[in-house]
Amino acid sequence: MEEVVVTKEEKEVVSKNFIERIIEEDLATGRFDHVQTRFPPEPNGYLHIGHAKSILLNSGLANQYGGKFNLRFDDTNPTKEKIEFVESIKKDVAWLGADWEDRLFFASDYFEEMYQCAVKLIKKGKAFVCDLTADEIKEYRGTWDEPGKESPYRNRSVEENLQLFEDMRAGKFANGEKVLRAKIDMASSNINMRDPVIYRVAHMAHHNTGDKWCIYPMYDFAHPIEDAIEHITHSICTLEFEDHRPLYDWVVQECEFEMPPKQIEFAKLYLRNVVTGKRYIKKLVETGIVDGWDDPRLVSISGLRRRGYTPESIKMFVELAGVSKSQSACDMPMLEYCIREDLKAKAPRWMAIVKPVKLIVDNYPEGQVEYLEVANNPENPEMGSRMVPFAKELYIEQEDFMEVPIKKYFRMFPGNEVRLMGAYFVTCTGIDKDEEGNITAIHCTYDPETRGGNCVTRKVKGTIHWVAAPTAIEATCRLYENIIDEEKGVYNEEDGSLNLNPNSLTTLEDCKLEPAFKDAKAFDRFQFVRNGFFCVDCNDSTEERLVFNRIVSLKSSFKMPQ
RNA sequence: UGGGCUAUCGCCAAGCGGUAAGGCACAGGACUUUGACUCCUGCAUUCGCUGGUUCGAAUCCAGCUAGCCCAGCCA
Repeated sequence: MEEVVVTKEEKEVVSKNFIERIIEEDLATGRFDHVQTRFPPEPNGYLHIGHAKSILLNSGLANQYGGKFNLRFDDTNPTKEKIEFVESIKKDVAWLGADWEDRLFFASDYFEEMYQCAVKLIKKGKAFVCDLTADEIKEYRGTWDEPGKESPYRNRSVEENLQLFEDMRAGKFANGEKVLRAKIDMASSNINMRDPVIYRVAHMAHHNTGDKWCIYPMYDFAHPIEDAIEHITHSICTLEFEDHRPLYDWVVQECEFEMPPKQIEFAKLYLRNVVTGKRYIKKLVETGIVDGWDDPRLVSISGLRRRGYTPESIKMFVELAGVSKSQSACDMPMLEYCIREDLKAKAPRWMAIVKPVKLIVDNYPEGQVEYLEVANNPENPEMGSRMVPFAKELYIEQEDFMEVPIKKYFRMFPGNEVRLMGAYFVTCTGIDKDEEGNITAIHCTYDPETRGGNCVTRKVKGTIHWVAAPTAIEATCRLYENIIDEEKGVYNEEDGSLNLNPNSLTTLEDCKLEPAFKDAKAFDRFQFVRNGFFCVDCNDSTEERLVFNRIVSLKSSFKMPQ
């Protein structure tokens, strides 16, 4: 018998996530004849990395199965929503590459259909107008281990319910005076099924419908209808809605939609030690610790964009994290791996010195400036090269010099020879100090034979970065650290206290940049984010990402002792 | 306390009755004009626990245990 050999690669390709399995089965059994997905955010805040998973998952699945993807704003509660958020969400979704084409929808555009669905339920005896107060409804609802009690208004006649519901719409009742409830089962072990409220009165202008409505449908009633109207096949949402699925199914069934959509739940994507809570971020914004929802230290989509993350890197991260139903949180290094992976071949790598110390090449001619050709990206020759000026006086990173080297240190120290990247081999000959003993300059000699950093006769262990002093661009950069939420108590939800030391988050550094930086589109907003690998404050239109060479080496296996 | 869901390496995650993929992280080594990158090597005799069925169980059954979600006129 012949053995069937399955290679590792083949095995990997075969692997599908549970949602793909469901979709394929639905297609195979004829449950659906197409695939239609959607991303349905409520416009009540900014999108963060967690939303990216939902966006990319939904649009990716549609793409994968030849279906369509819709962007729909689930704007059924005007008390929380703002037009400002719909704009930022549209921008972020588009930036991530999820294409809704001409299918941009608003749940509020379906208010009339929803109203008709409610009327239908009333006519079927499946819904009733209830006069109980919010507190009473809560009381009647029962608890986890005791069944609820039926509302005294539960058995109103269809005619009365129809009239009352019409009056609700006509604005004859004040907020909270009456609600429309689905008539299901007050004894259900699933509390969502205990005659849930499906319409409430809210006399408030809506960002899309203005004053046209004063009654608004609840999520549990509206969402399935929105999906059904758009012929959504797979309504993919997060785990906390699992308990709502029976109600979702009840609504599409009682409203008699054909080919009703199917709700599928997956686990949210969390990142460890980062802050995503709206209240926490709001606090950071209010206290001025961050300069907005798009601060590069945040993991909002706009923050990541400004920090230099690419849509491709976020997509890679989401795919790497996978889709499952187990609650999980990924480590930040996984996200960082993705941006390094994406940028390493497509971003130019220029030299910059963040904490400069002067390096004087004693045997280099005074006043001479020569231009050396340096590859923009050694891993990608297509990125070309640039001419970098070299002179007698240079700046190097303070960290690249040790007066008394620790063991296995192979950067610059007295007597040691290192390579200035793309330039020459230099040997450290001495240092200048001020009265207080601080190093003011380092002296060295260069070997003209090693121009371009090439030498066949000997090798050096260390290669360091440099910037020529006469042509250096002086800049003050902001060095950012991730805002982490490592220990409990950094933000106390209860009393709202925030125990962050602002100084630990951002530092201002006097940096020296090579002239190439003048060409950077984002130069006017120049900032560095230390954690990771790249470091430009990319504004929204910046397609270009720069890799700051020094940051590359910060991702180093070499650990400086204490 | 009732219901729903989940449990495979430090972190994600495949696996779907035939004898534990892969990635991140980490640790060694090679290479190197970025201590990066790249390349090798190592990293679960075991799948929350306990029993059962079976020639064979992470996969099936039973019983436990732990974690997450649910009692908005929020989504």
